[in-house]
Amino acid sequence: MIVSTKGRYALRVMVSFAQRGGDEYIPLKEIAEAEEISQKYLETIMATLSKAGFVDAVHGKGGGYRLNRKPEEYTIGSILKLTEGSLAAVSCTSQGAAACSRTECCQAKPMWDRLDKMINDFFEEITLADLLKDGKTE
Amino acid sequence: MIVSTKGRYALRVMVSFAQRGGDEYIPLKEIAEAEEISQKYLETIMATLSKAGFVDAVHGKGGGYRLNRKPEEYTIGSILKLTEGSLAAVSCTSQGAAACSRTECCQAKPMWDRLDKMINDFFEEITLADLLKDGKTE
DNA sequence: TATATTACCCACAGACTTAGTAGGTAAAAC
DNA sequence: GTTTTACCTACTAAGTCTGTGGGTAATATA
Repeated sequence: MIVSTKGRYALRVMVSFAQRGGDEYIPLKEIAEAEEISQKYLETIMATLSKAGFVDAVHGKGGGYRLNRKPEEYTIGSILKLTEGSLAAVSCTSQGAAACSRTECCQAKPMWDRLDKMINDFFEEITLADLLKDGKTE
Repeated sequence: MIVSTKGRYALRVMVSFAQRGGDEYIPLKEIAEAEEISQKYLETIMATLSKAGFVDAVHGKGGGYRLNRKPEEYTIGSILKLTEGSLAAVSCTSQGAAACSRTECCQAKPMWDRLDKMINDFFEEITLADLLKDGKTE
């Protein structure tokens, strides 16, 4: 499996923000309930999104989180890379040459590289806005 | 990560068999040494390949393992699916609808399905024979 | 028959990752 | 100064990954 719960939750939450639209801040508690995600777990995910500048956050009453760009300006790839750390399909390709001492003679390396590129391109070509559409048309 | 050490070892070993060609049986010990893979660990991998009929195995002196088809008749997909169990990128898509109760309203589901199909097609279109070529041309 | 060589089988184990939980502190609004 | 919110650190239970240990069964050879 390449995408864990953490990444999928992050996506769902971002989609949820995009669907609501508007400039209001939405408290974490509300999102967690709407999406049926553990509030505590979601905290760590929102912290990641917030630190990376994917969402704005304000404290106190009336505060919460909101998107700071238009949905079409978030690629799925950027969200998943942030929350998953990497989208590499095999460890050989994810941390440079160090992870595998056989890179020089490995028959499969070109294949893994092509796969990584394919997956990367796939996610970079889809934006939050596309996901909103997907749900409606199917 | 989608492909673990187990699947990559299986691929390397199958490539190794294909490279040697010929009809002789090659003992596990020899393959393990040539590929620098733990002999014990490789045992479990070869057992999987043997049980699924991907290789022939004979006991005793002069015995070992060998391919029972031509390299172009093994798709990478079939080898990886066997050793990894599944190539699903997310758990939602791997075990039917049961894994995710939100399939009905999940905006991302069509995307995951497309990704799964893309990865599946990718691996089904490559055979062991292609990997042999890859190594030479690069 | 005895011995060496090989595959095959079952159980265990340490390290790591995943998916959370617990319990607080800091900032902002009212 | 109280409530509401984000933010922070540490812990944990369960599962997976990558093996290891200790055998048994089959086959060839002397």
